[in-house]
Amino acid sequence: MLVRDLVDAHKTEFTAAERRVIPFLRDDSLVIELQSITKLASAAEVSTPTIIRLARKLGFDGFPALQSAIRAELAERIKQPLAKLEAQPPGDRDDHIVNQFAHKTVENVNQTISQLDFDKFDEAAALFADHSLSLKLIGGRLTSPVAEHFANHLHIVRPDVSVLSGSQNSWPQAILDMNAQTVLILFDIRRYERKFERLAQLAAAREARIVLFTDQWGSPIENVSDFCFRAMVQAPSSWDSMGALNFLVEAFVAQIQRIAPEQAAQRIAEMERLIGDTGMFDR
Amino acid sequence: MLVRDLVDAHKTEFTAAERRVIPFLRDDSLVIELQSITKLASAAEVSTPTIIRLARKLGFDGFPALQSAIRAELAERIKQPLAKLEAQPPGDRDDHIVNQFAHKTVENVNQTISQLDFDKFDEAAALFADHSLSLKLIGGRLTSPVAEHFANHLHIVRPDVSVLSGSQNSWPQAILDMNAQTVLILFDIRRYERKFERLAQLAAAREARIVLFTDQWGSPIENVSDFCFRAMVQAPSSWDSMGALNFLVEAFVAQIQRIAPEQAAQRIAEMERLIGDTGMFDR
DNA sequence: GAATTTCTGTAGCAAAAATTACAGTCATCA
DNA sequence: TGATGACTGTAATTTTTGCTACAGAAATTC
Repeated sequence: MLVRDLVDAHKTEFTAAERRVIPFLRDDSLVIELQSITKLASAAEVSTPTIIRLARKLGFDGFPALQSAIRAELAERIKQPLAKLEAQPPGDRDDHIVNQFAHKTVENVNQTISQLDFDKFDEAAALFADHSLSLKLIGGRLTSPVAEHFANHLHIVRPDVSVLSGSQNSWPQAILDMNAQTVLILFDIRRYERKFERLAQLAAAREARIVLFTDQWGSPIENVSDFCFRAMVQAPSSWDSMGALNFLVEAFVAQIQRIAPEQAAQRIAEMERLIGDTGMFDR
Repeated sequence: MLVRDLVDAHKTEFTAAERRVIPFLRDDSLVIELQSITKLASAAEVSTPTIIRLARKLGFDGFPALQSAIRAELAERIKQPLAKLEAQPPGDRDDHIVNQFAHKTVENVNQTISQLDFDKFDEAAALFADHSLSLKLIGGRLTSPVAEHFANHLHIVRPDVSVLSGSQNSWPQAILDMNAQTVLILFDIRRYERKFERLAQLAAAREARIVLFTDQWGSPIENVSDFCFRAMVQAPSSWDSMGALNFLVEAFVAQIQRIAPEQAAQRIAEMERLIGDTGMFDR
């Protein structure tokens, strides 16, 4: 019986700390590098006794027994004909949709970066990091989760972030409030949404800054936007992948945090305190 | 420089006893099993000082240094990332946050796949593709956009998909409607949300199937879930990246579409018709 | 064949790893 | 609100490892 199977068999018995160790037992490359219980403990961010308790739960005598069991398995697999050093369990499927999708995702990120203007990126990040500005985000049918994701994270590091509703009813008021201190962040990939074009025009007329996230083909809004970032969205399925868009958004948040680390850290700490200490929010 | 090459470079300097040790350094499967200098010594039928002298001859500080060098090489070889990021043209701001983030994102996807159980993936996809089941999704503070993204796409290819509200007010009714034909899809990364644990337990009591998407550490819900998929969420910033989670979700949708292509295609065509022809929805 | 050099293992010691016992923390339940 | 029980880390203890010093063995040279 393989250690991996032992883990599966006992998975209901693990405690929180023990669960943190599991990935290190499953990933071959990690197994090799972690020679001692001490190293494993610090890598998994638990104490050494926790690991011993886990080993016992799996039926081993102690850590060395667990370790050599894992090593023996790995050695056995590697012994097999050189054909596949890749230690995947039997039936490693190169053609599985997951693998195909992974390749495409990485390619998308690659191409997105190669098209990216780093200076514009930094400029836009500075805009997002400016607390005197008010950020308004909106996304389309497929992109609204990305917009919300961005808004979530922006809101962690800075104030005055809001998501415009997808329904047009609330737009008039929102547009009314726009001025030179407003940054409108639009996500628009194909089928580009006409209504966003109108929204962008109205916002531009009120001197709001407009930042557009779009796909490789470029939304018509590009013409009225101050910044435009294009992400590759190809996927081996009949619609588009948000992977690269998501990537861009997260990179922006990281950059914003980098611009003003102490400010962001303080805000995060305060938020943690609110969530943790007060116990007010879902605990 | 690889240990193997070091050995070749020094091969004229070895003594008889030292030569007996060499095979154990070259054979991968032997390397793995030999954890301590003592074991290696007795396997090669030499004494421990001989091994230390050999290690020094090769330029290492002592046995542990030699050992970890060999391990690092082996780990590197076994890793064999599925997809690699293209090398940026030199001098092209390698240290820019975007590039750092890209590397981490790709690593996350690779590691997520290496831990993924493809059979479980296929099984879960079949569950999602089953139109006789009702899918209910919910995500936490950071993951709710991912949940919504998944719901969006699921809804494109199949009926009966809904997102549970984040506020607990609406849960009682939702739980009441759960039965063996319900699939509850939970997104829970750390700080794991206690309320989700309770929700999962109640759902399980009503015989709903539970599919969990979590991070590398594993949410406590793992214990009550029928399927559990872990994504790596490390990012070069003070919070986590949803990149790999997003990737998993999109791969699932692609697989679902693959299971029943004509069904999905028909649904998509019909939806396109609604959006396009009627001009009823925001154009 | 004796002296010298080189090689190799034994024994003891210091350092680190593995283990145990215990105590603090946290959540749960009456 | 306080008692109970489960979980997890700290600190002390035991075991193992890695290393040094030294001495016996083998080979080489004169």
